[in-house]
Amino acid sequence: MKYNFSKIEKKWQKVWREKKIYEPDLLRTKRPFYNLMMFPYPSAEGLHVGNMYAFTGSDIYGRFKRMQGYDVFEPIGLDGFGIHSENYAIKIGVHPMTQSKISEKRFYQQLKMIGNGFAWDERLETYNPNYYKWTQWIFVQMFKHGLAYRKKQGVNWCPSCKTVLADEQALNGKCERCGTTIIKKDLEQWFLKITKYAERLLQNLNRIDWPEKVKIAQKNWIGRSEGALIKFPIKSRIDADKTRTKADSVRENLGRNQRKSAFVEVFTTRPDTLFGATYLVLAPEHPLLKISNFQLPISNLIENWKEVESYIEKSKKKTEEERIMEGREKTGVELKGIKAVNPANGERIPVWVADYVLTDVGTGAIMAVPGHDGRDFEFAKKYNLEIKKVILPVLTKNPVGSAQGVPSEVAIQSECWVGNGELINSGKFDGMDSKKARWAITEFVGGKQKVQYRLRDWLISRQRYWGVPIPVIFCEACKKRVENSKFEIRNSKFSKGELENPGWIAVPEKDLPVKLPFIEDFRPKGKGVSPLASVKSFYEVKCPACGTKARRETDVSDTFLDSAWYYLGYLILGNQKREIKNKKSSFSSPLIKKWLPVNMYIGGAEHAVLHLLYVRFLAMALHDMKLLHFEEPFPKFRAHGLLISRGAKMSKSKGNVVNPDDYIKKFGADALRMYLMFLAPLEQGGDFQDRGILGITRFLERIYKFYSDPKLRIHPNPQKRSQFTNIRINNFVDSDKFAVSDRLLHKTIKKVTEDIETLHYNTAISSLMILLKQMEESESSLSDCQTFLKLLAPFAPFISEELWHQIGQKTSIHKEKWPVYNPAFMKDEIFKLIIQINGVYRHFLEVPANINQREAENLASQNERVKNLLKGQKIKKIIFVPNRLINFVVD
RNA sequence: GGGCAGAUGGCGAAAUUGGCAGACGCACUGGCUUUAGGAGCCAGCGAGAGCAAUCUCUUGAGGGUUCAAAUCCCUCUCUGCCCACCA
Repeated sequence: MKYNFSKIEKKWQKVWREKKIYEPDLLRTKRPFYNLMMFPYPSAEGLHVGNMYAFTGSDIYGRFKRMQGYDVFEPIGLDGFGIHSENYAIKIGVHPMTQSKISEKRFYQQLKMIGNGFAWDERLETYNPNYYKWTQWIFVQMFKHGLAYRKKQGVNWCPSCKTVLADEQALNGKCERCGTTIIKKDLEQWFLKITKYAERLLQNLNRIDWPEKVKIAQKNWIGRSEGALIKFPIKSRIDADKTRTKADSVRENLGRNQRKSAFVEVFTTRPDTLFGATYLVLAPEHPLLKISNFQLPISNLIENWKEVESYIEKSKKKTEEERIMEGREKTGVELKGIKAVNPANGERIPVWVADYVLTDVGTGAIMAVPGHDGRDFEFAKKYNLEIKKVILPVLTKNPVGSAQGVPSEVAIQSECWVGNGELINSGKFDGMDSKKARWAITEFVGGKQKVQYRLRDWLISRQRYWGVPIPVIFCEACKKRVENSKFEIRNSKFSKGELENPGWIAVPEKDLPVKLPFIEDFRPKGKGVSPLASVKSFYEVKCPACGTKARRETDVSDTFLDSAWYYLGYLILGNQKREIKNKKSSFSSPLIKKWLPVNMYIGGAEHAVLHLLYVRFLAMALHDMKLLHFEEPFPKFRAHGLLISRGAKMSKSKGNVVNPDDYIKKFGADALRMYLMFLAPLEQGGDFQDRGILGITRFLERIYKFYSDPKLRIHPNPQKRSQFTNIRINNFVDSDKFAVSDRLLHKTIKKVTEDIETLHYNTAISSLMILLKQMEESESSLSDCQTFLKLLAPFAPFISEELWHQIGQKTSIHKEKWPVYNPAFMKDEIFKLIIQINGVYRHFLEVPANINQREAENLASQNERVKNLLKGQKIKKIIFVPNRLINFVVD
């Protein structure tokens, strides 16, 4: 009989689906286990082998848990909204709504072939109105609780995708999607207040079981730094010398209060170097430099205003990329006519504008300490500014010592020491340790301690078509009403979000979803508005609050908002019967309580700072609204490695994308699954080289041959089968001579069990290969044969199910109990004692287990070979490691 | 520039966590089988010396700790991923 995988695989796909063996009764199950993997976005090319790699990795774990007695829920869906899908639709000239249906069909077809235990009835697609109704509902909750707000800001704009991007999607000044250079554009956009959760997002990392590298990536992204806010008063020339200038007369006309409040505040993590601050630098976008600034009419005060203004204009026009491409070559212009006062020593120091200082970092202004900061040092050298040393590196007495923070000779001699040390040239703080000095100096100059985060608020507006319409409406009448009611908020019927964003009214929950209309011309226009802005029937609405004419928001939301809650989606929709009318209660439904948080989440590490941060943020926010009972949705997460092909990441441009279909057709899903898992540990990734798949094919064919070999006396007539099986049992169960050694069998059970738990599927498979070889060479009891199939089942679900039935079983192997190893069989009676001389392997002896050192010494020294080796040598010392080795140390 | 991984035969990798380096598989070589191709079976397979038993060398480079290092420590080189003028 030949192993006809395509027939077998088709057959079981059908049976499993009909019997719904992977569809737990979500309400009634006793031991829920939510096995989640990142859902795919249905890319143009269909499922590629990298997806399959990830899915299989997750599925094996799920199947293992199912066999361990859990009711495993392994859902699947499509993340089909978003720019990626839309761009593809544009490219091939098909409407995204039409294309999504085509992709969906293709994806699900492929996903059915790969042998995963998906709960098909619960599948979801983010572009279905019944799904995005909830995406909108969540946005409305965020809005009402003041976590969504509108702000005008210079944002990342991709001229090719014609939309704004989140910080996380702007890589090296280029669009993450298409690689186009990003430009800055001032637009009013919706933001979600993720920064409010910065500290908690950081702290909670300590109590979730995630790979360290993903935690570190999030930590760095959140970027907590402790420092101080310090004010530097600004003085015009008149304060420095007595010659009156035109600027001075202007300045004198300012009121007293205004004059007092003229200062620049900087954020620094190194207030201990304050005495070394020899100039200030403002970002080009700094508010002080705005002509409209009421505090200081800067254009009148600054003598070289023209030059300054042109510098500001020039740097604003620069793209992100240009700023980076210029490398470390810093430019800047001094603001002549004004000086700042160093609050530590009263010195007047120049003020510069330079674009190496960024607006959105800290306060957008820095105190420059060229003596102890590399960037300031470089700048000061170029423009001949004063460099002052205020920290003396402390030398330890032990020059070889390389303990952390101890400077090397090289570092001390270099002109810019950025480490800690002892203060000098710092007045009364001389001699103080720089770490201590941080707070002391901050206090001395009346500064404030401040914790700062790198994390920015999440910009969710997209000026595109293929996404979730942001469910808000702008009403002029309500705007006035809100602005007037500000003083009597108590009586106001407006929510927090409506008060904070005057005129913006949330779409009432009963009106959700705001459906994305089908429009012919869905292409982005590039004028900073979505294509929906030209659809009158869409945006012309009545205000839900007051009934007057109002305008609907026409931007759609970032697709990451869709994926930030999909794990909840599987439990509240999917199976339509469960859809709950009362929206408020749905997130705290019994299903949510029962199944969440997710037990095991597997996905790509590339989402470390996008999806995985947003999802945590959203859960926390919903938790605080008392809508969820947990704040960390994924207590356990594992990242699979990257599957590469021909040494490079799979990509269309390189032409090395591998489609799994051909391989499934040629070798079967079982073979492809096992091959992918055999490459390397899941968390490491691997290089797809198809020639290796033959090894697995051979293995599967040998298994098939072994189980259908007539020598095993499995009768061809199904009715007789059990009888003959019994004969098999009687024949082999007590003939130890021929049986597979219990030791090997139980060792394999242990190995496979532990390897699946740690996702080391490659070594689990190799141990199964070893066991099969032993089985082929001896004869095995039926129960041994069953055990082997069970161990194989998570990896190769089809062939194991087929053979399970061929040896007379009636129920699915995937519902069978996972074998448990018996430690009694693991004990060795005899072991190989390694004999070393001076740590070098020389010989081995087979000796009884658990012998002590004396016995081992005796046995070893009686051995002829060992005697010879030790002849004439003086034994200095003997090292004995029980059940392992004995080492004779000689001169 | 910073962070995180990693470097082991011709290739993917394994190594009980400090104890026989190279399990398992691919590729390759020889033999058997086959009309042939494919497939299968048996044997070999890190390098060097030897008929052989056996010996020497070998885990990116160099040093150290230890009876014993792929594994721990230090210095360096290279590769991949992530972040990047973050004050």
